[in-house]
Amino acid sequence: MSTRGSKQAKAAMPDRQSRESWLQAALQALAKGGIDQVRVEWLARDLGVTKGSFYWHFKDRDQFLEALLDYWAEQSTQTVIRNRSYPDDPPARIRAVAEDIVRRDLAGMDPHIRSWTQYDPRRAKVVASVDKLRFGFLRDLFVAAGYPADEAALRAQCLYRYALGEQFILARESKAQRLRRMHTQIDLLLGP
Amino acid sequence: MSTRGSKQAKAAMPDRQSRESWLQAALQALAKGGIDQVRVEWLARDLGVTKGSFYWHFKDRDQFLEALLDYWAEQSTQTVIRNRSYPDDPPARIRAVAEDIVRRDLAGMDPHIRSWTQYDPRRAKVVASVDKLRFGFLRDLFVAAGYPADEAALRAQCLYRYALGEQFILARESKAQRLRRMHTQIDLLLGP
DNA sequence: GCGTATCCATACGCACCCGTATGGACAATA
DNA sequence: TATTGTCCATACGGGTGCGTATGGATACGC
Repeated sequence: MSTRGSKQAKAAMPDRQSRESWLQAALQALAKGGIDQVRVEWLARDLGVTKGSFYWHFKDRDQFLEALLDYWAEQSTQTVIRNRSYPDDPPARIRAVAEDIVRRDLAGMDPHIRSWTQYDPRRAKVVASVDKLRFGFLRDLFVAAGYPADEAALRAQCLYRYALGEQFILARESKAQRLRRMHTQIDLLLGP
Repeated sequence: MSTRGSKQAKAAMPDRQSRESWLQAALQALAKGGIDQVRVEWLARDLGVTKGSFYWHFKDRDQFLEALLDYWAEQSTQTVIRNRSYPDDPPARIRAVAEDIVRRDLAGMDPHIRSWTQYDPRRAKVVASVDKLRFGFLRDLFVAAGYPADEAALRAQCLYRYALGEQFILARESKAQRLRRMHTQIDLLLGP
């Protein structure tokens, strides 16, 4: 973005990139087709620059991917933290958070992230910490709703797994349908 | 496997491969690290042969990957069909099927499959058909358990999403814990 | 205006993997 | 033994993406 200038216009500043703009582009590429779509030269083309920029900002592709995973973790954490400002009574907050998960911008990212990191212990650790944080947030909501600790944990894990699985269903379904079913799920979890 | 002979032993038959042995090896590689681990020459090394074999059995890598997806779909379908022989009353069958999903050999494959196929319409169609079949099976069980059609569908979708999400959690959890929580989930779905 | 720092373009070598071309090893049949 | 069919080894060409080396361009301090 910024002042998108043509390559040889006398205008000004032909698009300088930052570390974050590279990471952002990589995240988009990752969301579009998995980790093997994250190629240095492809990102460069997307950004309208050359590899020269990349190798100035980053040591190599490995280090870049490491930074990318951290970047994703941070974004995902941000989403949760943003939800921390949701008010109202606990059941309503649970619904709001769940809806946010369905609607969120990072939708569809999880399959790629988990396919990528599943069998790399170091990377899996990062994903696990994100899971832990998001789950902990849900669990606290159930605790606030009046369930004892272990009951709250169980129900939170149910909901979290449901929300995760939701992203992997490729069925042509409207968001309204998804939300309705998720509400059904939540009603069950808030029941007995 | 078969008679694993050294390259120049006078023994016999230095490991002839079939289409299926290639597909099987590819499935293992896919489960281990995603679709970009499925490389012709790597599989050849795993099988103890050279590319020559591959290009005799398959036209090229694309056609092979297509066959691989079909192969996976067939395997996944087999799992469901095998479950069709589960007897007893519907609730017990639901539990048995769910346990089978947790224990099954194809565990951990779904993230890679879905990361790979998500944005390729033709391939996504194959995955969607597998989802449809597995979901249909679950739904029928809920119908058999006495729920009206739409209620059964909702509950089956809840359970299916839960089971899917379960595979993506990297937490160090014992199978006993997973099963216990899944039973909790099922008890909720079999409730009101 | 000169030096310095920041950021990128260009060009190159290199490794890897795909696909093909060609011939050889082995089995089965006659 | 000759023949045919099946399956694989070897060698090669070519494309693609990674990393490096080097210099150019712009902004900023003085």
